[in-house]
Amino acid sequence: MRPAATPADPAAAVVTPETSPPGTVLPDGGRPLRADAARNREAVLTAAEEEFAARGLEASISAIARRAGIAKGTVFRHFATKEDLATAIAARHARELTAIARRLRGSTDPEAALLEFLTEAAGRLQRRRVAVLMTVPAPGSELDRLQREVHDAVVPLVDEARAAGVLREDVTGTDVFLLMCAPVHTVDALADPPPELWRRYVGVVFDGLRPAGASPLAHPAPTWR
Amino acid sequence: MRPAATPADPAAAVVTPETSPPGTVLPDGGRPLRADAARNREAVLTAAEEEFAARGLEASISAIARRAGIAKGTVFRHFATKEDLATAIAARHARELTAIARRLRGSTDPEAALLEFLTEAAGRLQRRRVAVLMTVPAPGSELDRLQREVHDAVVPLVDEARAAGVLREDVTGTDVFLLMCAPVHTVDALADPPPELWRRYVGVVFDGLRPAGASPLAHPAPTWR
DNA sequence: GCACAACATGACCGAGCGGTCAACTTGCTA
DNA sequence: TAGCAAGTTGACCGCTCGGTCATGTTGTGC
Repeated sequence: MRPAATPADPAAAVVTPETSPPGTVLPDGGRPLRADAARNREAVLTAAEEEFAARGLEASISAIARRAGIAKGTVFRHFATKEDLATAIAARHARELTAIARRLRGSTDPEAALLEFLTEAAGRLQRRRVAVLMTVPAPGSELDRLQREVHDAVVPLVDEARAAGVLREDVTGTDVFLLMCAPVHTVDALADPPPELWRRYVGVVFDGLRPAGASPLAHPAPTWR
Repeated sequence: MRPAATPADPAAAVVTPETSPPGTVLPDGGRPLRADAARNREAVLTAAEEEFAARGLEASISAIARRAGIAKGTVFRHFATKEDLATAIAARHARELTAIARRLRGSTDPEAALLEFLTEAAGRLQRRRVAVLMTVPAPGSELDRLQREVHDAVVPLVDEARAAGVLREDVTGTDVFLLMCAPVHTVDALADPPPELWRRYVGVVFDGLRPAGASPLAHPAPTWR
């Protein structure tokens, strides 16, 4: 029989993260990974990102393993379930968006800042096609928390733009958060879209958020979760 | 052995459509269906629409059959493959959109007409969640033709609105066709969206299409297929 | 350089899928 | 109302999937 604490279940391992050297890969607060394991873990994440991008959530673990050049079992050693793997990728994406939003906060040009955020978000979404992975997560889950983090980082950006008079009065941070993915989805209906076409629809959506020519909206703003 | 011409392969059946009484169900130009078969066919379509709406393209034929109250084999009698079934539903949707666009053409109020089209399209999309089924079809396929039909019906609507000065100069029919689904996708990121929230984003997108406050778009307009 | 925990491997499992078909039932026509 | 083509059925097939695990391999601390 195997030891009770398998690495795929990090919660079961007793860990002292402070003792590990800085810069070491610590998967979710676990002990540092062995060198080969760290390499493989990264290979799985990269392969999965590509495979999910190409085939959506139906991408198979076998195909991901093949692309990463390792055996299927190894994938499951690092990510207990397929869902865990998808979550890890979506989480990485969410963390990036949060960082971008926080960096742009307090800009002297709130209009440019908001536009840059929308552009960065759509661009990443386009490149990684991670949209499918951003579906509504289980309440209280890690991804749920990370999505809220993105949302909460967007709100001040929107507030600043509105205060500066470059954004319509009736639009909220939640609106912008939701509209973030629209330009990429828009392009998806095309068989072979020009790789930068999404920028066009970022423009259209952004113009729809401007005060000039804004007509009253038919429905009150939603609240986040 | 079975007779060579199975109903699931209508092309193999010799047919004289003119001889059948009007109003009879004629699946793709075949002979009229028996009463029970016509009932079942409709039940399959309804069940599939609901099941695809709930679970997307991964909805299983078994589940659809169960929901329709018939055996799995019967589903395959009416639709040779799962893809055929999905196509039939998407085709129904496309035909409706084409009809709406054609009806609204030549309106005395092109602005209201365009808004009504966008609202109708988004509303249907929201109710039937048929968006997943509208993915890029095989070139030359029936669905490809029907999508082009919708597209071509939208173009004059957009041209009229532009000519009336209620639409920005740099927006094309293809743009509007692509943006049609955006409001529904926008709402999808919410766990439990208010059922009419999509109307809010129809408003935002439509305002983005107005001439007032329009800024130059970053990318040239796409062409359709 | 040894010893052992950590890690990698791939054959294997049960479940569920899309799709088939021989046997049975039923609506329609003459 | 008899006869039969049209329609229905559900057991069955081959296949792929996510996930497991006994066995073999390897990086690492001493």
